[in-house]
Amino acid sequence: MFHAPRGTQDILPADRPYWRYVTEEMHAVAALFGLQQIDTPIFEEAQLFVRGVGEGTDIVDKEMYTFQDKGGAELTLRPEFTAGVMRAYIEHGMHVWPQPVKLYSIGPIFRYERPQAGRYRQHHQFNVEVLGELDPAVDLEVMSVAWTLLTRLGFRGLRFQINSTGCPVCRPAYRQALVEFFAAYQDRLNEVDRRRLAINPLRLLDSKEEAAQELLNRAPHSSDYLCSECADHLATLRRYLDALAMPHTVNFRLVRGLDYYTKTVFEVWAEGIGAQAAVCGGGRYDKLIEMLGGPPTPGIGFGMGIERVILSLKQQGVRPPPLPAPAVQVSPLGEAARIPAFRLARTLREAGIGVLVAFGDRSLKAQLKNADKANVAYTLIIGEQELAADAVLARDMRSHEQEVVPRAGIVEWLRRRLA
RNA sequence: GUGGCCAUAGCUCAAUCGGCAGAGCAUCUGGUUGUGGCCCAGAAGGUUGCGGGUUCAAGCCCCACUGGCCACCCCA
Repeated sequence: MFHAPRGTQDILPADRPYWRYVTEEMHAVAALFGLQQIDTPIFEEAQLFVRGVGEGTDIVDKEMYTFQDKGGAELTLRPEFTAGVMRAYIEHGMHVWPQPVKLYSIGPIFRYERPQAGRYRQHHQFNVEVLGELDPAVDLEVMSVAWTLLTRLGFRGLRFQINSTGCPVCRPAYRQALVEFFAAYQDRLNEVDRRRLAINPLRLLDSKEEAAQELLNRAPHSSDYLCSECADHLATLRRYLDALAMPHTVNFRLVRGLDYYTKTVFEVWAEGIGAQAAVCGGGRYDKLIEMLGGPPTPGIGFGMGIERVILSLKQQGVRPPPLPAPAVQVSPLGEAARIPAFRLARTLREAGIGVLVAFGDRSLKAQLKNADKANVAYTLIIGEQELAADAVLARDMRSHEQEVVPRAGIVEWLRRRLA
């Protein structure tokens, strides 16, 4: 038996109402903020991600689906949206568009990871990027997109975790301070944390190791090392967030695994969906476009995990609106009634009325059973009597009332009743 | 990549000490002419995830693989 590859899943019809609900809200909220939709390819040159996301990050070093195509090109299934969107910004000269350029995407992301609840090898994200403006008001605006969306979806008790990772001017000093602080306590760190210290000291802040916790409480705070520009940026953003009553916690241990972040980073956590609680995460990346060969252009964005959003909605008991379904079934009795029934179905559909056709030579009883399960409002029965009278027998499935309706008048008859 | 738990019908789960693989739901059919939901009856549905091993005998014990869940790592 074949099965879906590890870490992938089929999104079955039963789950579709959630997906439709969530993605429609995403489009609606994007429209409220003037975000324009962009779709970039699902695969890109491997080097785009190596340079964009950063060599040394787990994503690039261990998690990319990279392959060679028949022409020998090294391609990678996108492990995130940002690099591809930046590539498109540069390639299409979006720096001549009115700035900032505000873009969003919805689509699949691929990372070779060990699957668990809320974490998949193929997952989907709602991604927002705003390019070409470094006003902290843009940070506020981008966070507001996430805020508005999650609120509309039914999330309660929302709170942002925010931090500033500094910039190329101030980050080295903080990094150095961390290294110096922990160097004195090497013996109290376990192997994983010691490796972090050597490779990416900032990641130590994220450690969940028992032994590291006490040290972390005394470790230098990033806030003490920010340059005045970064400190001002954070302070201004916080003032804006406060003014708009968007609860946030400055979490100096919030560090993110992608190298390109500068200044603002933020996440939104959801409760009750296990350890993979970050439902939304992003930040500012003011050097990225330049790094990828474009003009110096600041940017900020976030990704929101659709699977995690849906997990959380389910956990909160939020019910999505049902998907539209046919309100009418046409049930022919006997061979002679079939073609008239097919014609009737076409006529109704041309009039915009959804129709199920009963197949096979099932008994009327079985057909009504199916109609009942499909939850249609009316079953239109065509048998010998109806054929002779050029009519249909319209059964109201709820009231059990039946009425012989001339076939010529059935569209109007249904329209009145289904309105 | 590391560790723990797990895998029986489409789904949720039983199966005593290792001794003939079962139930509920779902599906299909029937309960007398062309009438649904409730009820009743019946049918179909399984190489017990896959491959080995131990044993007279394996769903059950052992090994490996695959997959799921949970926690790391990392991230959305």
